[in-house]
Parts: sequence; C-alpha cells; structure tokens
Amino acid sequence: MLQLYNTLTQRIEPFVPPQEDKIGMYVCGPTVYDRPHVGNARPIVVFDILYRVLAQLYPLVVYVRNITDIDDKINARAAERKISIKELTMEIEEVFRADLEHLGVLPPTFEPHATDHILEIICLIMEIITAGYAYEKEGHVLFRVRKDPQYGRLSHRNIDDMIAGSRVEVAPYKEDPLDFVLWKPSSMDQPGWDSPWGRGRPGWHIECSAMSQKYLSNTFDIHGGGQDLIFPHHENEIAQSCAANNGTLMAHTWVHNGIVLMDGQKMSKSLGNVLPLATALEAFDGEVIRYFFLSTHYRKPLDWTQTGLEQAKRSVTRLFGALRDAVLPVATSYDHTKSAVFEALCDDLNTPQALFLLQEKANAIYKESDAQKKANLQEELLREAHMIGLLEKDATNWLQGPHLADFSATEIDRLIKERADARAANDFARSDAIRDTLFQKGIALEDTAEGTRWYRT
RNA sequence: GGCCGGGUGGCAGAGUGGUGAUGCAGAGGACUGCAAAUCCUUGUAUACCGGUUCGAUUCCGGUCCCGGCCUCCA
Repeated sequence: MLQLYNTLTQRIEPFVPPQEDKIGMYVCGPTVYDRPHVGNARPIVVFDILYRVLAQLYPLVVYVRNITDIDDKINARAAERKISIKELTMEIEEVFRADLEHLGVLPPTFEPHATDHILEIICLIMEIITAGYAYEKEGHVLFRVRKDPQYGRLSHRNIDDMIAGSRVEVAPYKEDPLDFVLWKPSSMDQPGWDSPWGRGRPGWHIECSAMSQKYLSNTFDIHGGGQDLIFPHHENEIAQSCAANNGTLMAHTWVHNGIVLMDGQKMSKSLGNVLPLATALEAFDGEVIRYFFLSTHYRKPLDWTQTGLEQAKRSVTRLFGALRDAVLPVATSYDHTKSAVFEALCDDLNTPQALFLLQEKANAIYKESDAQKKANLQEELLREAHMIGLLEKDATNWLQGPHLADFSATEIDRLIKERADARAANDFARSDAIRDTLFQKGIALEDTAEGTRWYRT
C-alpha cells in the first residue's frame, strides 16, 4: 500500500486513486531560460522515483511534465542574446535533456510546451471569466482571488495574512492587490499571441492548469513540484482550475520535494552559488548525484556539499564492488512489489531506507562464499537497484571505467606484469614504485588470489 | 511578523513507546613482502525544559536554534 504525504491535508495518507486502471500525475517542469542547476534536478529525480513506483502498481500511469517556454525571464534572456525565444528555449531544452539522461531519469509520458497550448490557455481563461472569477482590464486578464473562498487551501495561509506581507504588486489595473494575472499584454517587440483581449502572453500559472486538464483531466491523482512552488504557483493553479470546473478539486494528492541548499544556504544568483547541473556532472557521475539525491528523504532540504558528494561516490562504489565479476542473467521485467526496497518506497518514498537495504545486500554479497548464493544475491541487488534507477552502469566499467589518458588498458596490464615480475624477484622497491606511479594517476592495484587487478580511484 | 518543515555519533542519514540502521571517515585486529580491497572488533549520538507513561529519542506542551515560503524561483 502506497502512502504519500499530501500537502493539501498535511498528513501522510494512503494513496487510493478513484480509478485503479489509469493514474495521472502532473509535475511542474523547468522554465527553460538558463542551463538547469542542481536544484532543478531534484524534483525530476524525486518524481522519477514516484513514477517508477506507480508504474509497478498500476497498469497505466500518465506522467506529464511540462516545459515552460514562455515567460518574462525567457523574454529577457532572449532579448539580451538577440535571439528568438524559440532559439533560446530549444537550446536550453537540449542541454536539459542531455543532463537528465546522465541522471537515469525515465522520460515522462508527455512533455507539453506552453507555447503549443496557447489556444487551450485562452479557452481556459475565457471559461474562468465566464464563471465570474476573472476580469479583463487594460489588456490584462486578472484572477479575482477574493471570489474564491477556499483560496489558501494548499499553502494553509489566509488572505489577511497575505495582505499583511503586502509585498504584493499593487498595479492600477487590479481590483484587488491579491489578484494575479492570467493574461498580459505584449508590446510589439515582445512575444505575443492574438487573443480576445488583444495581443499578449499567458501569465505564469495558467499553462499548468490548461495542460494538466488537456493531458489528464479536470481532476487527476497527483500533482508534484518543489516546495517553493506551493505558493503562489500551485495555490493559483488550484484556484484557476476550480474556477473553471465548478469547484472540482484539481488534484487529490499534492506532493512537494524539499529544496537543495548549497552549503546550508539557498542557491541564488545574488549569492553566486548556483551550481549548473552540467558542472556537477563533470565532477561526479550521474549515478553518484542520483544516489546523493536519494540519500535524503525527498521532503527534507538537501544540503549540497563537496563532502556529501564524495561520500555518495564511495557508497556507490561499494555497491558496484559487490557486483564485481558477477555473471548476471539478461534483465527481464520483474515484479518488484514484493521486495523490501519497494516497501520502503511505498512508505512515502523512503529512499534512504531503500539505500540502506541495498547496502545491506551488498554486505551480504561481500561475505557470501558460496558462488551460487552469491550470484543470487547479486541478481537481487541489481534488480532492486534498478528499481530506483541505480547501478545502471556496468560494474566493471564503473570500477575500471574511463581512466586517465596517461595509460591505456594494455599499458596498465603491461605494468602489472612488470610489477609481478619484480615481486617474484623480491624487488619490492621496483614493484612498489610501479604501484605508486599508477596510484598517482588514479589507478589502484589489488592483489587477489586470482592475481592482480586494478580499478580507478 | 504570518505559515510550513526540521534539530540523532566526526560527516551524511533512517527507523523505533522498552538501552538507536546503513554509508563515509577514525581506531584496533586478520589477510598481505608492504599495501589496497575484504572480513572481524570498536565509538559517553537522539538540542533544551517540563508533561503523559512502568518506561520516550519516538506522544503532548514550552524554550532555543536552523531552513524554506510569504517577491521571480525547482
């Protein structure tokens, strides 16, 4: 039985979909104006895990992750670089896709773009206006927040508190300072589309309401995203969708992941500590970054530190070490639902517990002397790791994998042979010198009963 | 200020109403020519103060501290 923390109800509750044959999940994807950073990657990995769990439990899971390709940050960046927003967003999207591949993320069922759904957005806005929840003023269409008595239901704050904060923009065309924009006018040098309210572009929140409705339905099972999207983005999405659909709840379960901190602080441009995912991937393998993400429960903040990543790297290597020399059967599809790892995941995605179970299995493998039993354990480890997208690489390749250009594999083998000869002649000074040289180049040697073997450090 | 979430050993980080996983790092030992890897052993860790209880790290209340949201943000 899958249990998830629901932000809407503020408690962990059993996940009981009204329709067992088809599950719908919508997750807010990236705004493609700049290279993705490590903070962007966490929700992708978190909901990838949830997607994998759901796929084991239900025959059809429709996973929608949008791409926001129209937005004022995009406009600004494109203008800065003197390129079209399409050129910019396509470029960033390509980088994004390449980065995600390294993280072992499964592709969603649909990845809709906002700019491909302007018509749906306009229609939805018209419905909201018709329902009396929005009004047009000076080319803007604004949502009438006070008309929605349940506004604040997700973020659990009331309207009066929000006013007290009062950093809300007070624009002359607003009936109320709280009202937010559904459609805004574009000048001729800004991207825009024709609409009943003149040439303009969608507001920040409306695309998710429009696209979730199109690809899922008015009401669907899970809506996900980062905790920093709870307010105002998701709160506004709910308001919009409820307004257009007679108050029907947009999604049953709202799942939010914690943010990524850099050395204890939030990543921000002003602090200059934004770490692009591509840079992180140069320093650490995607599997290591994935392991690092999974090592903290998804609802907790994750502190990105150099030592944390190094520890994750060692931990991954220990898992791979347990698969060394394994002769594994060709993978087929498994029923994962019986495994302890799966059980841990069903407990509100307890990935740290799942990693503990993998390490425990690895420990058993290291200790097992019976070859057959060992092979069985290795198969189990691999299967369970695959469940959460880990140990996808070849173990030998991981351990001996891309080594420094100074040595080819044959060169390493030649030096190992030379060292063996020196050892046989009791010339330990010579043999240790060879070992040290290799070690300095990131290649460590291990003498085993079957001979010497090497791995990269 | 309002609203959320959190404080577990050197670091990371789970679980649990009855003396607390796992990984990384450290110490001792085995193995080794010496190492490495592996194995064995090892560490006065549950912020503080009350309450409930036979018993709390786990439940309740308070205090302190930390993080996030309230403004574009994954």
